[in-house]
Amino acid sequence: MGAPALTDDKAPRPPGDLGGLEGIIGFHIRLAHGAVYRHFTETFADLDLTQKQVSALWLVSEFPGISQIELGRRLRMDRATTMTIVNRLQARAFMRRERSTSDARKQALYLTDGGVEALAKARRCIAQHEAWLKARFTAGEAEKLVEMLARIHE
Amino acid sequence: MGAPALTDDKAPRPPGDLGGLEGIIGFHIRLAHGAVYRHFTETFADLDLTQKQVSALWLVSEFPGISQIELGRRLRMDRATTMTIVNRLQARAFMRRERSTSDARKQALYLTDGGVEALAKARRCIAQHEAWLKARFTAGEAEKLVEMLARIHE
DNA sequence: TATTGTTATACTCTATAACTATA
DNA sequence: TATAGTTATAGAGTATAACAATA
Repeated sequence: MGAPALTDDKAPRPPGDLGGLEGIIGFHIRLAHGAVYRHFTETFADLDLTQKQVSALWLVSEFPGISQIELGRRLRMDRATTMTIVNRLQARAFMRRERSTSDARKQALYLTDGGVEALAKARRCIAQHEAWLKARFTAGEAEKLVEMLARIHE
Repeated sequence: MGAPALTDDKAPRPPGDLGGLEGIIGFHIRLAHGAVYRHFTETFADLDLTQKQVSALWLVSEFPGISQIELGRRLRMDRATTMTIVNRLQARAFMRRERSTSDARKQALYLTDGGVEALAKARRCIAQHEAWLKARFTAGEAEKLVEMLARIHE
């Protein structure tokens, strides 16, 4: 009704306005994570693998015989959380557990042939997913971003 | 037994070695998100609020009468996801729904007095949490990080 | 005693699908 | 027809607690 400048008129705040929230680093990390999560899920829809599952496959491939506790340590996962990931991967016959010979408390994890195959396919999807992500940055920026993110989780 | 350089001897790969995974941007975003999530949870243990809940409180405070669909749009949430957040906040009497007068399909969201109080406390926790996060960066770095993360989720 | 794995349980976030009311 | 909200349902990640086996 009156002058458009009145506060009651709900001055047109743009769709991206977040009322101060946009100054919070943690907020941006969460939103960026969400965006990456969604694109990852789309890219891996056919393979039906999650980020965590792919990371676990990758690490067991790189460290054959790794224990659950060590896998969890490198991926920043709780023992119980690691269990659920490994359980799922084992149920799909991508991974198998063997009792460690050097320490009977530990499980030694290995990829099955199916797991090796799944990881090979996953690597191609990761390349695609990373290309989508990296398209926003110069090589120098990408490097700087990784380095700064590492400072947070290390 | 034999020479320590043999591959079978499991050459001592440092605890931080991730076998190539450390070159993937998406991987670092996920780990950084996890670290931030955990610190946030600790910081907000007394208040018993999650990141999403705080963001929702903040936005409803900044945009009184905002609709659920609009709240979800700004926080990149699905309609159903937004419902669960608002439900929880309403159950704790931090937020209330009113039917919009201009469009009866929409709910208008407002903070209750309790919600205003909770947000005030939350802001102090956020400051603490952000200080923990920002301690790793110079002012210029923090700015650059936010800008790069925004490129991902925008 | 400490560590590793296991099971049970619970909560949050996320999403899909189907339905209702309103535009 | 399209939009907004709602409900039901489900899967994934995260975590705590308690227990067994092993070191």
